[in-house]
Amino acid sequence: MRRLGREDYAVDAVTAAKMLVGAWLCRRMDDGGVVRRRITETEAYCGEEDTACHAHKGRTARTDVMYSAGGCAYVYLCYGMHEMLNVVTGAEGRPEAVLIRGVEGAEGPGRLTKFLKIDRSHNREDLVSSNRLWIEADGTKVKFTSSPRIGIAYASKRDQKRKWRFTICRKKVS
DNA sequence: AAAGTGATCATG
DNA sequence: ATGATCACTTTG
Repeated sequence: MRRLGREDYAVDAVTAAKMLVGAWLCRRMDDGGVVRRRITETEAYCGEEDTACHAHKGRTARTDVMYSAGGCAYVYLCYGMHEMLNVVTGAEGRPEAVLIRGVEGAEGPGRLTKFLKIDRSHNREDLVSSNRLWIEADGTKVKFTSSPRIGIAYASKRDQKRKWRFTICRKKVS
């Protein structure tokens, strides 16, 4: 098990999204116990030119964090009730991020944050140095499938078609 | 199928 | 200040 470092996050969001499928999302709970779950699904959001990306409309109070160097968390509230966890990637000044859409046992972007008690207090948390939220990788490669991103009807047709959603292949049950 | 919920951003 | 919109989940 190796904790991901700054250089691991210094890649474009699509590359990072593929790398993060099968990696371990780690959370130290308030009672001190560490919960580790394998990431099962991710989505890439790639810069101001990606009309599905929150940074599409430029840098604002909310999207500011996406412009920082890769490795920190971007957490925001959706529909007034769901906290969404993203991992910022790429170079400083380039707004890219990977939405974590599910971990084993808590599939769904709103479900995993609820399960791991991740909320907006984790916004801007540095996953490289934080002792309450980080990501680890074992050496193993996992298979995954690519498909269009979810819930982005507001984006251009072209961006809706991009297959920037990555889902781990379910282990075959013999 | 549709409600529920509140931050956020563009408009005035 | 007001209003539309939303990287969703649950319930019927």
